[in-house]
Amino acid sequence: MQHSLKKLFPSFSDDLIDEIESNAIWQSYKAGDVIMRTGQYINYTLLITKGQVKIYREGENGGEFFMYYLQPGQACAVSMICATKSQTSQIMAKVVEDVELIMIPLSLMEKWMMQYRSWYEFVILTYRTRFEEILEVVDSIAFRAMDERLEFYLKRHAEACHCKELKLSHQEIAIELNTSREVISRLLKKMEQRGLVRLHRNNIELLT
Amino acid sequence: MQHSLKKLFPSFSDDLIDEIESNAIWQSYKAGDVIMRTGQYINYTLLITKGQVKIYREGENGGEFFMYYLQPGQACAVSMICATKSQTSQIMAKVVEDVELIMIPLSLMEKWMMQYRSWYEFVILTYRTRFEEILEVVDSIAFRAMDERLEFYLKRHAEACHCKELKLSHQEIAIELNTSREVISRLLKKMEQRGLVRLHRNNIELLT
DNA sequence: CACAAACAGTAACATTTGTCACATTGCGTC
DNA sequence: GACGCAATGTGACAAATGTTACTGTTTGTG
Repeated sequence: MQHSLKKLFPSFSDDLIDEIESNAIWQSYKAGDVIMRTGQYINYTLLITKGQVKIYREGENGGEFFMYYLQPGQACAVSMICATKSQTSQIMAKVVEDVELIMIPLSLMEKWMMQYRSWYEFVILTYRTRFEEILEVVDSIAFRAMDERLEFYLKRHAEACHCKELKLSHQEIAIELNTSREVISRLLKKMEQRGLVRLHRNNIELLT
Repeated sequence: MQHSLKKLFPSFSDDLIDEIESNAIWQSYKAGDVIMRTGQYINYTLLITKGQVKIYREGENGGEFFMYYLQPGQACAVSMICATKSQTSQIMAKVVEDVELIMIPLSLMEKWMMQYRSWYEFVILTYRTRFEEILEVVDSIAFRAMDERLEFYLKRHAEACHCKELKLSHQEIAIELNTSREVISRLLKKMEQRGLVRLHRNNIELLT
């Protein structure tokens, strides 16, 4: 297992990896599971080792606004921030593809910050990456109209699955962009006419 | 000066305050100055000791989307994150009210993280607070229409200046919400009719 | 096969927001 | 007071987005 950890987290020093090995709690989840809910108390930092997780911001009226993907080799920044003071989560994390992850208890998280430079740097890098990602999300909703937001959304999904065939229904996309299915259908149709995509049932093929 | 630092940053331990005293660089800025620009390299973490700073996200076409206020006793989370790796800023910081601040060089920032628990906790708290604040901003643009966003905006400004008289022109508000002046005028008029505000020239009086 | 359920297309219309044009008001300066 | 300028008001219209209602299509299931 150490081998795969070293592969997933190449920046970690060997002694840190040993420590993770001997202390961490492994957990697995199935596609569709909700790992973290808005308002839930967080006592662990999560490191993803396998699968895909999507992070959402929940609206008062049941909206589920998509923010970013969590991938193997990454940590949940929100879990880090919350775990530091054992506070509640402001986001919702849903499993898209069966997940395996490591749970690091709050006490170790703090200890390692002082003890392992590679852990410290990993934590800071995680903060930075997520901060930037959220700023990009802000850009997309603050400055751009729905057509561009849709393109941005599709692009990010293609990056996450490393493929050009997105298995998404118009309805799903609509929910994650907080709009209605009809709007998405309309815009996708236009994209098809512009030659950017080809539309199939439950499947959007990117041509760019 | 130590006395005022202790007041502004009550969580800091005495030895940390001594260290700040002896190492930090003091700097002051005038209203209207831009402290930090998008794309600029950051080598210092900033602690505000006096005045008010507004943080914006800049759009490609010159938009200046308002995100949050930075107040005395607070640190710029973005400067922390960037300073850690001496990377570029993704935000713009503009002085609203003459500012005095302390600049902490990158090297000290890291050293203190290991050395002073109260610094470590302050940094983590800063991350957390800003993360939450940005998430609220995402909420407001993702889930809410312009009328509610305007109310949210006015509320935050009133909190920042601790008063009910906002010295803002409709044009300024429009820029910071990335919309047009006419829209803001229209919505403010409606708010006035609903008895939420009273409108004067360059001055919006909150009645709630 | 029959049926239900999810998915997708589309037209018509309502609402919100953005844009343009121009009028009006308040305020400082000469 | 006359003038100039920035701030604001407002109506008309355009464009984007949201809503409603209905159609047809695909898929899975009994």
